[in-house]
Amino acid sequence: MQRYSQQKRVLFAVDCIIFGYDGQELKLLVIKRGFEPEKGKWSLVGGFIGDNESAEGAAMRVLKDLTGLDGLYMEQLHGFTEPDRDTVERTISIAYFALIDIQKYNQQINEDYHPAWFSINQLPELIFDHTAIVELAKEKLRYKAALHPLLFELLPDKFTMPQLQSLYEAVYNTEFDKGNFNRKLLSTKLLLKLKDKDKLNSKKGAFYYMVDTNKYSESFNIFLNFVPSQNANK
Amino acid sequence: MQRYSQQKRVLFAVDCIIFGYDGQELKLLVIKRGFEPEKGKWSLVGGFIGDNESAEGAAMRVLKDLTGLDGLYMEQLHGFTEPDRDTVERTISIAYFALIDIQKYNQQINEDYHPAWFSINQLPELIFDHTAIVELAKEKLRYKAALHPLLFELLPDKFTMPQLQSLYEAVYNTEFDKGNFNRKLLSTKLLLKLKDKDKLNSKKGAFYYMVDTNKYSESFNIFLNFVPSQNANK
DNA sequence: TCAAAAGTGTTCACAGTACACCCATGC
DNA sequence: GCATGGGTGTACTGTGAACACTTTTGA
Repeated sequence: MQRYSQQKRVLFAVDCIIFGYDGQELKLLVIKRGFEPEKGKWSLVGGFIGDNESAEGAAMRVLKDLTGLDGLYMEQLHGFTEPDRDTVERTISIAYFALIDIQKYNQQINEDYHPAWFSINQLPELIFDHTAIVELAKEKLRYKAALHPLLFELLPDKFTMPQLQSLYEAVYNTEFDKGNFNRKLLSTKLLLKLKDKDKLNSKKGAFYYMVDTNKYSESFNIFLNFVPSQNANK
Repeated sequence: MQRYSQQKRVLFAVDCIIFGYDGQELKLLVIKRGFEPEKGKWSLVGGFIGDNESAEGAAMRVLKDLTGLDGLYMEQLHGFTEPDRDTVERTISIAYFALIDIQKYNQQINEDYHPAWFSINQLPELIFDHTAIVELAKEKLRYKAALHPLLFELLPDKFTMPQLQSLYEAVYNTEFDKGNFNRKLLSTKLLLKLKDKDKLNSKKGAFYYMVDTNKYSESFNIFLNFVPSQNANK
């Protein structure tokens, strides 16, 4: 191991991959970059880390700045460190992905950044290595959402089973049997059935559900069936 | 997003969490830190990143330096970025975890670092936030090994089913039924049965197996049963 | 011949799947 | 009343778990 060294200056940034769902497609929020180089091109939202904040803190700050929203679901994705990934000066970036309710977002949006939603299947060209970052984020989202109850974060507080099913179908680009889907999701005991129905999308109407936040954290691993024994260490 | 800025200097390092298995217990390789501060205390192996290398590159270099081994299983764990995690100067670290065959290691070891193996259940005090890093690495290893054929990397090229089972039992701190364990592992089609037996650990002897490297990469997700449909996007 | 560990066979319960069917409502 | 989408019932299949049983060999 080297001593504390005369390391050449390395800038340290964060980037956020922000997913949303509009009822049809999985979407990604990007902004028009406001400074050189690559000014005017599409880019992930990001920022340099402050002297007294962690990367998590910086990512939350950046997210709040753009969306106006606090307390979003967010997790560290990966650190990107190739020496030449930024064309100006060496910059490493830790990427975070976030899930937001697109409706809530639309009420709070910060237009200064010229943000736009793109379908995950039709992304524009992004600067630097951001396209690769987004690819990794898509993979991780699919991976993780198959094992944990995550996708709720993309929906409004109240949602119907058909809505939830459409979301899963969009994320996995496949179709599910509604009966089996219902039972599987209900078997998690994570959903609270409400009294009222959404009547917009069908004549019969579909009951609203909401996530039982009491059970949410303790059931985060509920989709898992890892190791046979109960006393497996999670 | 800020402009390219006069960010205060941030050092950029990597740390490696190196797991091994001695036939009994899961072990962690640590070194005696060779410079101030905290000189002489136990620490993860690490190093500062070079001007022209990525974090992956730095981690591989550090691993090679210590173990003499190339091509180890290694993956990025997490970036640790708390402003005060290093007491001297702000240093962010991207942690990598690696799996090595403890026998191969013992032939190549670089004693300059004063390395030592500790049982994962009886770790000494580590510098800075390294204890927390190791905790996260343990969790991730358990998580990932439950879903992917990973733990083979901790064994010699030739191993027996009972050895493999013991390894899983050590990692998950539980016991498995040997019949079910055998069938489950064989059902992956990932193992090649060899003609010779290990006669050291039993009278009857246990057949050696080795990983079918042709199938290994394509079957990396074989433990998964994510999404019902075949056309689910992985 | 007996003990010890490797390895196989068998049963059972249950979860996942496919698909038929019933329900509520607007037109 | 009928088309539409929501929701339930059910039969079938395969997997995982438990555990009894057979095999091999050294002492």
